[in-house]
Amino acid sequence: MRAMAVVSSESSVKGGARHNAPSATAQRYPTSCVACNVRDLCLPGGDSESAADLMDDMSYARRRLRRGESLYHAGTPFRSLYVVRSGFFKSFVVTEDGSEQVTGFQMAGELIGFDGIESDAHTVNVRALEDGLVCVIPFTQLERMASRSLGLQRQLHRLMSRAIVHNQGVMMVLATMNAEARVASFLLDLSQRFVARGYSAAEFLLRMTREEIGSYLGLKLETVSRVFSKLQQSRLIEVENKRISLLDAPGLRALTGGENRKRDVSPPLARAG
Amino acid sequence: MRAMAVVSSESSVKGGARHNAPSATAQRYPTSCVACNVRDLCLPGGDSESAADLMDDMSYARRRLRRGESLYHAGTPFRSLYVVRSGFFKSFVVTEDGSEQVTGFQMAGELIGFDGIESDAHTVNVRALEDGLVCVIPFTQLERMASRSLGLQRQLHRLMSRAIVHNQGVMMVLATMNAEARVASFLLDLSQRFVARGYSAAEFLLRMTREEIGSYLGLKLETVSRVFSKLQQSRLIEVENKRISLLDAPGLRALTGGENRKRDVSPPLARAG
DNA sequence: CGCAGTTTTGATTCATCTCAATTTGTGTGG
DNA sequence: CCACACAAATTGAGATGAATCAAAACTGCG
Repeated sequence: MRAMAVVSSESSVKGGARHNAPSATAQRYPTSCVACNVRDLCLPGGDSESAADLMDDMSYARRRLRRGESLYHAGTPFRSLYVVRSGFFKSFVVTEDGSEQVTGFQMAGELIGFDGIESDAHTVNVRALEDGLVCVIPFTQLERMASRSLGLQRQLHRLMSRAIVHNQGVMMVLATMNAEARVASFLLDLSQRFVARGYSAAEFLLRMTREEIGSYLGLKLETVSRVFSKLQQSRLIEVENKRISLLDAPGLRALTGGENRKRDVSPPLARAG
Repeated sequence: MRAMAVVSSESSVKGGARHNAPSATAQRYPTSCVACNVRDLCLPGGDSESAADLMDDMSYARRRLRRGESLYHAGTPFRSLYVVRSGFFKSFVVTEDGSEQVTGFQMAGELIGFDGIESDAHTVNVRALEDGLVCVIPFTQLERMASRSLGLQRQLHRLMSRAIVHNQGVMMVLATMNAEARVASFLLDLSQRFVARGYSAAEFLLRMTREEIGSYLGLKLETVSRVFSKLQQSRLIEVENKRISLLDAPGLRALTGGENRKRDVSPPLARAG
């Protein structure tokens, strides 16, 4: 029942490292998990053909979003997970006083929607920061398939675990690092995720504003801007508005770890736990 | 195959709200999920008898830990999830400079181990803050059972989702709140979790040190202590070393929300998203 | 081409960290 | 049971990194 790989003009994600270009405007919908270019990062996984076949049997829908459009809101009944095919998203909650608090950024291949499973309703809002496309995966259907394929079930659990581990990493960043280190690890995290998608590790576009970065990192936008300037002066990065070049990734890494913990320098004799 | 509810002296968790007493020293191992007193919060869930039956069929092991003992370390191969039967645990990572960063506290009925699924190895350390008992749930076995029971599978997903949502909540706390608000929401979170277990919402013992609280909240222990003192002066709580009484929970709640965001007071006209 | 949103940069303020001293609590051995 | 040592908690005084307030420069869009 599953469609064979009809050629799509969706910009290929695999292949040589390139600058991440704005998403093409003239795209056809992708066709099959088997042929999907973000499949390795998605639910079917890279290893097993059968999981991809199974997913295709679901014949799930795609949904196209324009920049600024919402995928769902806090309170929206939970029915589906979403896989980002293309585009860039942010998740956020709106506090009582009406201000947005960014909880994450999502790019191609990443799953969105885990926040809704527990209470059958989403707890965060998700909005497209640029035009994009998502695969819609009805959750009960997914669970039925997962019970038929241990591989698919495991992949789902891996991805949820990854979300947990990633969030723990963010908690660490927020709890232990000063402004400079937070921004540095943010840039390294983005870089790493771009690499995993075949983009350049050293050069990319920030799809979000300084304010959104600051919100995510628990900093004010002015502070983010200042840190960018300082990192540039230290020749660690090059900033030109939304364009970022990492000139010295090891240098950035050093900022996040050895030093620049919240102004509490290492004890005389570090010992492993 | 499953054992019937042999009476255990494990202190009953359900029932009237009581002060959370130190865990009894003379306990027998619990016997069956069907009869378990933390079952509602655990994998079998409260609703379905069948899930509890299934879990019992697993005849999983229990493991007793003394205060200070480790359940697992970062790097330990991932094989099982653990359900806290009794006791109080902390999870933490050890940074390169040898200092501990607390990532969470776990109490009865809560699952531990999700951090290990993604990479087949645990990423955090877990240690008992008091004597305790955990159920050991071999993960591949659990997955096999989950594929036979959609209810069990869903409950597993709910619990993972809950972990994700809870961590997002912590991220929010760290990113947006000042010291006072962080401590207040920490106390309210603990209180709520104690209530869910049948303990008193208003009075409980802190099983962790000020330093561990501070680590978790991204504060120094002195700051935690100062906030405790201040909240006490404001008649919101009463502190006597490890013993905490919440005198005015709504007052605490008010601290976490309406005000006391990181010194950025609400905009003129708050509007809902 | 102008206007709104975004970003940068500067001057000042303030919350939290740091350093330090003291008190209190806890477990151990005589 | 007491004394001792050590860990944990409290409190104060001063230092500092990030927030705040403010203004100017830049970007992009209609």
